[in-house]
Amino acid sequence: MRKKLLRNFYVRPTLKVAKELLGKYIVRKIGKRKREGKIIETEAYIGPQDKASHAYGGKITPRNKAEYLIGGHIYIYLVYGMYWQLNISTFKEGKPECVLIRALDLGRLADGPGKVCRYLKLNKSFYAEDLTKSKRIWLEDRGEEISPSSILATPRIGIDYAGPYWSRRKWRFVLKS
DNA sequence: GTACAGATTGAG
DNA sequence: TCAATCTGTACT
Repeated sequence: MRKKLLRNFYVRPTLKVAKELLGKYIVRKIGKRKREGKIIETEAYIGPQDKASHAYGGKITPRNKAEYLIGGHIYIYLVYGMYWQLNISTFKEGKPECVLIRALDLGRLADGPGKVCRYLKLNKSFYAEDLTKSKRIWLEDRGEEISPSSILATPRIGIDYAGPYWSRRKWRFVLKS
């Protein structure tokens, strides 16, 4: 069973999408070759109230504007001057909510958000790409059942600057192996 | 215009 | 433990 994820999957509350992305496959077509992997770690960012979000306070910049797109678009940006971070916009148009893809089930090849993008060869050219329409990247449901008991919820990584309230929200989701 | 820190990673 | 190095923001 291979079913491409469509708009109705992404246009839902972000925490729900972040959890359900676990166990889904991301497929990246590079020429005639494909690179793909199962998503095993995600994080939810829910602006404008979320102090850890780039859209905190309703802020809009050239970098973060893709966060405001309707669910199913790619929000990709560079951190620390060298690592791309793959996010998927969620919920409705105008709502700056997204899910960060932190790891794929590929061992050390993709065990961090920067490495996911390096493996999938993603960069600024994918900015605002529509995952429901793109011919070079999309997500698939391959019928793998994920039980709630196999999902671990933990605080998000690397956002201590957002203060204890937001950095302690358990909005990071990991698929137990 | 300058200064500074960040949703990270890999080397020492 | 620390440096790499682009982008946005808060200053002068």
